[in-house]
Amino acid sequence: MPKVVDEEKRRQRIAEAVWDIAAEQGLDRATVRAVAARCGLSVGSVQHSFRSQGELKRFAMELVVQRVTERLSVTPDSAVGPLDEQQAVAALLLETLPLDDEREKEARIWAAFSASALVDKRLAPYGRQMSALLERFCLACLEALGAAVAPSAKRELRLEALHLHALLDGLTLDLLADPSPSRRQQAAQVVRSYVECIGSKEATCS
Amino acid sequence: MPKVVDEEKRRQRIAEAVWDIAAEQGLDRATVRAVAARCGLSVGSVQHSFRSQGELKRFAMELVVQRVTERLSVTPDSAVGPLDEQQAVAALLLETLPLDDEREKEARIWAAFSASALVDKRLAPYGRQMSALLERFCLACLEALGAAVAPSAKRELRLEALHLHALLDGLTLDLLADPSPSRRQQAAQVVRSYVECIGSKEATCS
DNA sequence: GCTATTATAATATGCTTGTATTATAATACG
DNA sequence: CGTATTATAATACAAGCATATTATAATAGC
Repeated sequence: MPKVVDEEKRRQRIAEAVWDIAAEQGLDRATVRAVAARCGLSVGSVQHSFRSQGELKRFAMELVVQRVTERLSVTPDSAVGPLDEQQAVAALLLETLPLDDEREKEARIWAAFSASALVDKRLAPYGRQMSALLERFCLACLEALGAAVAPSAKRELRLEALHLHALLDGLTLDLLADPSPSRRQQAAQVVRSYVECIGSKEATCS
Repeated sequence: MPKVVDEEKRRQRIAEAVWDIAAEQGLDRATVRAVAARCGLSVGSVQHSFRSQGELKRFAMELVVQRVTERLSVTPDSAVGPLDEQQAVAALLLETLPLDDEREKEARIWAAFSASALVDKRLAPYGRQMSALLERFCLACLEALGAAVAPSAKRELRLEALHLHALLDGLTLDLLADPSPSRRQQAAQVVRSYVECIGSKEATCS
C-alpha cells in the first residue's frame, strides 16, 4: 500500500486555496493550475483529490456553508436582562459584518461564491442554503430581542428577519466596496440603531 | 471615405450584448467571441469598436451606471399630502427591486458587474459611483418622508440612508437567489413596512 | 527485502481565449 | 468613374485552460 494521507484534510486544504484566490481575484481565476500552485501541490495531486474543477468549486462552496453553519450555531442565550440582551444580540450581529480585515476576507469569499451561484446551477443550492441559514440566525436574534411573541406576530417576525438579513447582506456588500474605518463605524452604528429600534418596539408591543 | 456608422450606438449595442451574457452566464463568459455572436457581428467589428476586452467591460459598466443615473434622477415631489407621499416614496423604492422579470435581468447585470468590481480595480470606481448614487437616492426618499429636518438630525439621516441602501441591496440579492412570487411579495412588504415605520417616526420627531 | 498499490508528478492533448494580421467589401469625394 | 479610406470579416497565433495519460516515487503488508 502507498503513502497514506488524510484525504479529507487534503481536500480542505485545496478548497481553502480556492477561497484565497476567489477572495483576491474572483472565483473564475481559481484555475486548477493556480489552486495547485497556491497550496504547493502539483496539478496531478489536485486532480487526484478532485475529479474535475466543477467538483472542486462545488466542494469549496459546500465547505464555506459548513464553516458558516458552525459559527452561526452560537445562539444568543436569554440569561441576562433586556438591556444586556440587546448588547449581546448587537454584538452577535456585528460579528457577521466585515468590520476587520479577517472578516473582510471571509466576506469576499462569500461574495465571490454567491455571485457565481447566481449563474451556476451547480452552486445555487448552496447559495440558498446559506441564505436560509442567515435568515434563521436573524430570526433567532429577533426572538432573543422580543422574548416570547404572540402567534399572530409570527408572520411579522418572519418579515423582520428578512429585513435584518437583507440589511446585513447589504451592509456587507457596501463594506467590501469601501472598507474604510469611517464606513465600518457607520455600518456598525446602523446595526446598533436597528437593534435598539426593534428592542423598544417589541417592548411596547408585548 | 468608408461607410459611416453611428459609432456610439454601435458601442452601446455591443455593450448591451455584454449585459445579456453577464446576466445569463456571468461577466467572465462575455468573451469577445460570445459578445460578437450575440449581436450578430464579427470579432473584427467588435475589435474595431473596442481596443481591448478590458475597455469593453469598462465601457459596458460605465453605461450601466449612466442608465441607472438617468432612471434615478426622478426625485419624489413633495406636492401631495404625507399619506400619499408615503405611498409615492414606497412605489419609488419598490421600482429599484427586481419584482418582475425585466427588473430581475437588470439586477442580474448589476450584480455581475458589482461582483467583478470587487476584484477588478478598473471597474471599482464605477461600483463606488453606483453605490453613492443609490445612497443619494435613498437620502432623497427619506427627506421626502420626513419633510424638513433639523440640522442636528442630518447625521442620523445619513445613517438611515445607509440603512435603506443596504436594505435595498440585500433584498435585491435575495430576490435574485429566489425570485418566487411569494418571496417578491415578502420583499415588497418589507419595504412598505420600512417606509411606514420611518414615516411615523419622523412625524413624532418633528 | 520484495512487491503490490497508490500518491505525486510531469507531460501531452485538444480546446478556448485575447489579440494581431491580413484580406475583402463598401462608400464618400475628387 | 475611380480611388482613397475605412468598416468588416476571416484567419493566424501564442497563451492559458481542463483534463487525460504516462511515469516515478514511496510505503504497507508479506
